[in-house]
Amino acid sequence: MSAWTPPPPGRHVYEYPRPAVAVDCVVLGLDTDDLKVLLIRRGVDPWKGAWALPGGFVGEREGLEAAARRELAEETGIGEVFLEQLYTFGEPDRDPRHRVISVAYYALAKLSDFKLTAGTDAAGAGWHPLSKLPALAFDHAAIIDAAVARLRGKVRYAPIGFELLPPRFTLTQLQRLYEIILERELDKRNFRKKILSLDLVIETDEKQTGVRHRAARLYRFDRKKYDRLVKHGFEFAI
Amino acid sequence: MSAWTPPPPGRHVYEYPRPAVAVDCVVLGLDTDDLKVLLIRRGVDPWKGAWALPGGFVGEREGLEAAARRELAEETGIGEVFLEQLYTFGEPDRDPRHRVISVAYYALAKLSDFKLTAGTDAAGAGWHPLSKLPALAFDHAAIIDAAVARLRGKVRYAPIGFELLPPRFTLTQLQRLYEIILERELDKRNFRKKILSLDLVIETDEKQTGVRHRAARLYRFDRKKYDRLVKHGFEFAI
DNA sequence: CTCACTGAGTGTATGATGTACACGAACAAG
DNA sequence: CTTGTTCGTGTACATCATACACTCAGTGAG
Repeated sequence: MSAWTPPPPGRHVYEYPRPAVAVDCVVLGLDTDDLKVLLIRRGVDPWKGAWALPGGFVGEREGLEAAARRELAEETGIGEVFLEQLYTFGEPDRDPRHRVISVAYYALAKLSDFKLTAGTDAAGAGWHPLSKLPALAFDHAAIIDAAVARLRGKVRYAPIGFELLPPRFTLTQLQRLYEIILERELDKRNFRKKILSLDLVIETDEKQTGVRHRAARLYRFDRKKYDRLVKHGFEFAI
Repeated sequence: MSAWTPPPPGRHVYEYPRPAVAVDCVVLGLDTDDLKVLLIRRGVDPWKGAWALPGGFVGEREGLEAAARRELAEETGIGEVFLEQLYTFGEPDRDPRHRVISVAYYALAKLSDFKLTAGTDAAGAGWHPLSKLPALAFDHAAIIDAAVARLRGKVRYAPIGFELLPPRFTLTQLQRLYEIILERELDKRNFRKKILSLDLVIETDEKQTGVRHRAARLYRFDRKKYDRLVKHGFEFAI
């Protein structure tokens, strides 16, 4: 046994090998007629120049969700979104250079809130339709698949679809949302009957503006009522 | 800047701090009339002597699920079970001594398969009913809560309940399983109607033995048929 | 002002599914 | 043979899902 050696300056020494831990965020947004995902261009190797999910390493004393929100803010300017842990990807070879375990999160954003203008930190960020994604770094394509699958599964029994819409929305917008996510058409009258019978959207006295046809009534989601009902065992289902 | 210093022998040196990454397994088993979870007694500090989930650190070139299965086998003797990733727990202070991020898995085991006999590696392991858990190390109580919630949610739209039963089971056993997991009583005739209409359990020509009343017919789950149906868009639901 | 266009908003009939409910027969044990 | 226990079964009713088409409101063009 050799005598104890002081750690080299600026370095971190452990008795056993440790993987690096990162977070990656799949931010989904609803556009007119498809879902889009927010990607950034990688500025560093490996995969320099490729599109990738926003993300980065977790700070020494930082929670995982906190790290995800920080990276989102830094790399895309997005704050205050619905964000939920998705899955942890940790195959030994997912990063060619060293072992990286990535805790993936998915977020739902109102596209309109995030016009990604050049000149900000988010200059290299862009919304890409799920149907034609560019080549992606690492296993990020698989992470996106997992996020979309989760959304599809969850949207039917949790009111998370509202996270993708502006605070005031028309029932037709809401129907389009479900049609896009579930990838099937829904009957207008049955959809409205169902939604209104749940009694979780409140009719406002506002109407759509800027449309070149009869303006539809705007509704809002009653989150308080939903929370109250859930406490008493109610289960949302579309 | 000082010149490069060689790493001390037997140590691992990184430029940035890295958390340790562990896996923890919530193994659930179905007993006569409740769910039980498999716990081990910790032999080392911190929390030496406390009950904890089986788990441990992830090897340098080992996948996460592989690590979970390895730890399960080493600490409890359990192999070949249904195992699925649950959630990753990474609050900075969940371990008092250093940062540990734990990727939790949950497993469903047939209790009968795992009589935990003293004298094996699993000597310190034991099944504990969820309703009266001992004090647990770290945030393991929260991990168990998450696993049970996941099971409760998933059992209704995925045929994972069968993982908790022996390969041949009676419909009454299956009904008890759902009653225990969902924590509500089900109507016998309606339950049988529902299950049989799904056409996923196959009547065998065997009967229960060793019971002191009329023996019930045994059924088995038709996994192949289920897989085939799922491919064509079928959705299981109880 | 009129017309054309687009999407808003609305009800009913039918089939499918969920729910409530009770008793006779099988078998084992004594 | 009696007792105790669980098995296995059907029907009536309520609820929910589905299929389906037209009138009207409002805008914009001419």
